[in-house]
Amino acid sequence: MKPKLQDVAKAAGVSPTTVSRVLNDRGYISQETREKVYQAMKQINYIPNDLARSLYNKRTHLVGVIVPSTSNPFFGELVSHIENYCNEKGYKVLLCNSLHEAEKEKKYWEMLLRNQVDGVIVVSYNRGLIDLRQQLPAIAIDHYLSKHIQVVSSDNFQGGQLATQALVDKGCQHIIHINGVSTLETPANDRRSAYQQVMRENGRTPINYEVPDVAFLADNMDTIKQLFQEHPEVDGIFASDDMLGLLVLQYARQHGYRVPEDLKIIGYDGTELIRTLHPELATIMQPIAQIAEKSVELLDLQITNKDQPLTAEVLPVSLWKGDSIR
Amino acid sequence: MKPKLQDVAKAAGVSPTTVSRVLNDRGYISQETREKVYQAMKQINYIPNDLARSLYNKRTHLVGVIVPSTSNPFFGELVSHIENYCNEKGYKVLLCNSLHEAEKEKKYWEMLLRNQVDGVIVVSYNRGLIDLRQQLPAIAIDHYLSKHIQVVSSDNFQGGQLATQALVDKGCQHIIHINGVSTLETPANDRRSAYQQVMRENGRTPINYEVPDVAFLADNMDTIKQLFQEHPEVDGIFASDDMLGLLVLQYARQHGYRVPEDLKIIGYDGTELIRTLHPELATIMQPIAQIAEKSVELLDLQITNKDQPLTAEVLPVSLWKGDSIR
DNA sequence: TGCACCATGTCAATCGGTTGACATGTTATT
DNA sequence: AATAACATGTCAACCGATTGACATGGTGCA
Repeated sequence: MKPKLQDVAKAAGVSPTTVSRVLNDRGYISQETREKVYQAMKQINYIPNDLARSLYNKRTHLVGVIVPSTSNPFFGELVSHIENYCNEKGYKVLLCNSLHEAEKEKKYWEMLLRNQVDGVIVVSYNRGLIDLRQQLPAIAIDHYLSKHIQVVSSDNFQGGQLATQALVDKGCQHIIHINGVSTLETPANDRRSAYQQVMRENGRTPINYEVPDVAFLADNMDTIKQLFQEHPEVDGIFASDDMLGLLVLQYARQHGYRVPEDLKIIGYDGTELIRTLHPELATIMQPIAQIAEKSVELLDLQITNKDQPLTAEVLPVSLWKGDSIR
Repeated sequence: MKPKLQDVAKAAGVSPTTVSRVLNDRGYISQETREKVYQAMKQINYIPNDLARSLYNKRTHLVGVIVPSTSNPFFGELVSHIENYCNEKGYKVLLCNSLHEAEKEKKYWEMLLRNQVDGVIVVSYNRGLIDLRQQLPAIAIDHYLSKHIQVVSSDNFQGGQLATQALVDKGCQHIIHINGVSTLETPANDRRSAYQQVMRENGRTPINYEVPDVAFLADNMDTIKQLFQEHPEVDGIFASDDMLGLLVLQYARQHGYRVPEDLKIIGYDGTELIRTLHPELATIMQPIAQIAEKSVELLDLQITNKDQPLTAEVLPVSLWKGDSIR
């Protein structure tokens, strides 16, 4: 059987209370006893049971993190940063891949509640899922979920403006925007709005393509093909994420478009991965590490300070001037 | 205060034992009572406390997953699949990004033990970290850690052979291999051994470049530059992962090498992401989903059946014939 | 000498749920 | 009418640690 606190006490020749005092650094303990206890713990290979501790303390130091999928490099990087910051602050991460499925996400929320997580960081595009009766500390990344949930995001509208304006400034006449499913309330919607606004401000007609929610990234190529067939005059494309942008680049190269001479392309997200593998792809960089840091920081504040005012944090984005828009 | 089982009992007008019986589906319960209890739970918004349950049952349904970092698309995809399969089997994932740091990994192991995880799935290149006195169910992916820990991997030696042989078959005369730090006992070592063997079998001298462990992917470019300067005759490169392969491709294009005419390149891993964004890059595909599935399956077996024999699972890899070796 | 502080122990309650033992009563079944 | 199965309740122990209340001595200092 696993050794427990009692066993440590026995091995060290002290009372269980004393062991607990050493463990939690409370009350008076002589250096001598402290060492005796640590010795005993090492000797019998004792490992405290955090379940029992948490049960009593009503504090698990667990944080639930819900994202669509770590397969997507944006979320992979985001989660990696979140986990790092959590670790720094002593939190452990329960990972949930919702795969954009509302049903799954709902089950994850319940699971997290059953597990008594201290808080949740969620990237969700399904509003109205969360039962507001429970006042669990939570941060929504990049999307407004309800007035009880604090939002951390980058400035998607600004990003959309930056991207579109960059294409306009470079002299593109026929700029088209591609984005994901618009029925989901994703931040991409703000990017699209910004695109439309900038287009109108410049006397252009916004044209929009929407890729369906596909199982395989590669299937998005169909939509791209369609775009080029229906709009051979296109000379600027703003894709709402880098993967789409790269697929466009791929298509363009295969079909004899010179980039950036014939066609300029700008993506969105600017993960380290894509920026490294494709420095030529212009993109809007989201401050991924900062989003993660801010989220963890604010969540921690919510957890430790009750009645924290819920301010919305909007972090600035920046333009990565790749060759695809030169 | 959060409602507890007692409160449900009160609300439903039954005894706590009855509620517990309903919850755990034990003993005799009439349909009527069952519904009354469920009603009460919904009404007072009751959520069972899994800490308390787990404490008594000595079963948390938690699985620790340790990987270097989900920022890397290979691990991002792997983790995503692992999490999915875990979810199917009722396990929850505690995510740990070890960042290749032995010290961090050690702390994570301890953390997982404190949290009473049912088992661990680990991608670790640091042998000898785990204290073998504790017999925790565990699976090591792609690396032998100790004789008490079951290994699931793809056939790295075969992968190395396939890759090198492909380059040889396509007529490359000067094939060079690039891989990561060899002081870490990574599976890349097997790939390198296979490369060396195939080279010798074909009467060639293996040449090896090693990229240091860098903070930024882009820094690997220095090593690549060096390789080309020292070996301008190179006409075939086997990179031990796709990101390195793509950096080589990037360098080659920038420096006027025609791929595959002047230089053939093959990578390793074959994540869905890279295969989609770079179908032209030949690579060795690891069966990521299968590795994940097998790992979860075997871990579950270890957890439920004590004294499971520990067989090593080696899954086959396959060649993705991209244009970079045509 | 007396008081404050240090060091440790005993004991029981608590966190929230689970379970076995046992009692009591109601329905079916034969 | 006897027996078995069904339905529910009471009670206490338990999972492993934490904590407050209280007791007992020792040491240092005013």
